[in-house]
Amino acid sequence: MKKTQNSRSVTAEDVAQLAGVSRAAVSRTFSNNGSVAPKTRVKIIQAASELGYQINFLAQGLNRKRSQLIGVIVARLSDPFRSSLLEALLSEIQRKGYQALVTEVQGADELEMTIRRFTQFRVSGVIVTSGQPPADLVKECVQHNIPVVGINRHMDIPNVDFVCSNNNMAALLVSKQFINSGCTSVGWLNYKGSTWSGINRGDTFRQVIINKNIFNESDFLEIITELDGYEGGRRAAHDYCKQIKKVDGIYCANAQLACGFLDGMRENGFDAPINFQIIGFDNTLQTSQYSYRLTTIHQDVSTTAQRVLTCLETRGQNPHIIQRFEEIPVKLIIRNTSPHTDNIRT
Amino acid sequence: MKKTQNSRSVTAEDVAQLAGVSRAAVSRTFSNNGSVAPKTRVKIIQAASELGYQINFLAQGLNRKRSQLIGVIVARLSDPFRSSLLEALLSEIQRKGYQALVTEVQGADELEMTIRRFTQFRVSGVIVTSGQPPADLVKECVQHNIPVVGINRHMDIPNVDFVCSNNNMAALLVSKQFINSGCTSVGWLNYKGSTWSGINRGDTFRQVIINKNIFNESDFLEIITELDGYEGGRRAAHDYCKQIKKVDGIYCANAQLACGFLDGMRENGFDAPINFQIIGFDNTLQTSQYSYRLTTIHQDVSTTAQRVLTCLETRGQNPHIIQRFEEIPVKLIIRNTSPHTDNIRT
DNA sequence: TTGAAAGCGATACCAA
DNA sequence: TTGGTATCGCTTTCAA
Repeated sequence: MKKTQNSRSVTAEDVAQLAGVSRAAVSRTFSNNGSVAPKTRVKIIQAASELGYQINFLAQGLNRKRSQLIGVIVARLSDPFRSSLLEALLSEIQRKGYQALVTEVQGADELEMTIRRFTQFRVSGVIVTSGQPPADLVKECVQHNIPVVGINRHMDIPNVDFVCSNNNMAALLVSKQFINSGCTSVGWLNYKGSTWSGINRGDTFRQVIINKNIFNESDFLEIITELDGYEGGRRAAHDYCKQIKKVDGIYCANAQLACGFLDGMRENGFDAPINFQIIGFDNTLQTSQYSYRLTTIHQDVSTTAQRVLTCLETRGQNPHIIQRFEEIPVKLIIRNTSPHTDNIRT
Repeated sequence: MKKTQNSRSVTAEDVAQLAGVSRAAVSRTFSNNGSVAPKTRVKIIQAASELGYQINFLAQGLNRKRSQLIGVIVARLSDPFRSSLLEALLSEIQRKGYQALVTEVQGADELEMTIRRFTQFRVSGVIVTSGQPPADLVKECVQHNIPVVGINRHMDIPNVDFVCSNNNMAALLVSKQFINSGCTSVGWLNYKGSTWSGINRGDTFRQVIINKNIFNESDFLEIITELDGYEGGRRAAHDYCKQIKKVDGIYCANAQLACGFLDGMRENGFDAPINFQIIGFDNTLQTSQYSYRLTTIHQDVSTTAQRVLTCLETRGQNPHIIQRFEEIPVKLIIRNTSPHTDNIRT
């Protein structure tokens, strides 16, 4: 480990000199591109490790017009599901040899700024887990040949792929579970200004329940809270307790709402599964804990992440393939807030 | 918005041409560096927006030998505290105009790879929230003049700063609370192979409790679980219930352990604050929920994040300042698992 | 298989 | 205040 100078970093040129070859050869060995004789290859590798050479990714990316960066747009990581999704994405991104650039956004305008910045880093792809990518921005990405994929959302933007948990399958599983366990009326809990997937989960549930004539309109209750999250669910429960119309089973758009609703009911002296049934979404760690043991739909974040990366890579190679909408199967995890029937148990 | 070519991106040269100036002038206007006449400045800005020009950060970073990237090393984001810390860091990083590069690591060797990769992107700083930076790697960072700062840990590595919640203050607050509420024996719950801060919290607590002769050694119980997290805490409670030695108040290294322990006790028919008291650490959202309402030490993630960025920036300007160890004040949030005394309430 | 050389796109120094 | 130019470090033809 010797240094030519103190603060100058080791370049391919330095390695080339020590190995007695041209810097082109060095580039070839490290990028596994052109051909290089086994013997010189060894010499170069040796020289490189002696000097502690490492590729400058900025220079590499500049030249290739593409970095090994992947931009990830997230929001509200305080929601355990969202952080577990990010965790899965990170692990997949790293496994494939990329490096994640992550940005948390609040509003739609920030999303725009962010995507723009991603393109300035010449990322190999953009993953959107929050908000909807503005059509014209996506166009910019396409111009730079940067693939974009959205998770748990779906819009008709050409050239953008979407990977989404199968909400229809979830609705089917949930309604089946409610029916099998004797419910004669059901409810849907979501918050005002919900995400695309929240709304979609509600729509598919309603479709299954009402359009298929399983229940009447009057046996279906829709609760839309002002607030999101635990507190939203909790308040919804307090309001619910004050009103007359009650239902046997409640399906919630996400885990936070479900836990909050359950706790709110408990504060009023009601509990599941004694007084009602409740099924959540997400299957976050928290929902499995003793104090909740929530029956819930499980989203498979790791296959979601894998599919996302696959979409990114395939579209990276061929930008003109048609838009894809991949649905990831979900599972129903039956715990304590809904009785065991013939469904899968955990 | 016109395009000279279809897929080539707009460069400073293009802008210069359209504005009828040199590309040096363009660079000056956008990097706010050298001087440029107001009139030409306007011309350039106009030309730039007409073409949709955006700086190529790869080229910029290559030239400046420094990107506006900041590397963040995280682990186990499934722990709500860790994800809230990341959230705070992201928000601060973005607020200061940087862009976060985040990597999740499992073991020490991955940490090494990761830091190395960060340097290859010529990051402006590295934030370590997990694991301890190997000394020789840090040396590499120093050579590249990349500042490194660790959160909630402390080692004696020259040139690396640390920002940490004030564990001593926490121990003081907790012991005071236990004493004021009549405890005559106390316990400490942590897991085997805990992080630096976990161990440090235990040590300071023991020091306050025993070394200051508040309690005898025999009135102090140390519970070290095999597993971390909720499940670790839960099992610890089950074991605890089987043993004879009992204590009045239990202080936990983190929120997950605390919730698990509390639930485990409940499974055995005991609850706080009736049968015992319990105080957690972290103040994650979950601990505030109705099912837990855990009395807990609150860590201030946002000032932590601010301090971290400050450390990064100051050391970026002057790499030779002495090592800093900043302690962030904590608060005791009294909820339900420990009675209200004269302390602050929430 | 190898090396020379022309970029990639921006910055910064220096002379005008 | 400006523009010319060397430079940052790597990749990639193109000849040899």
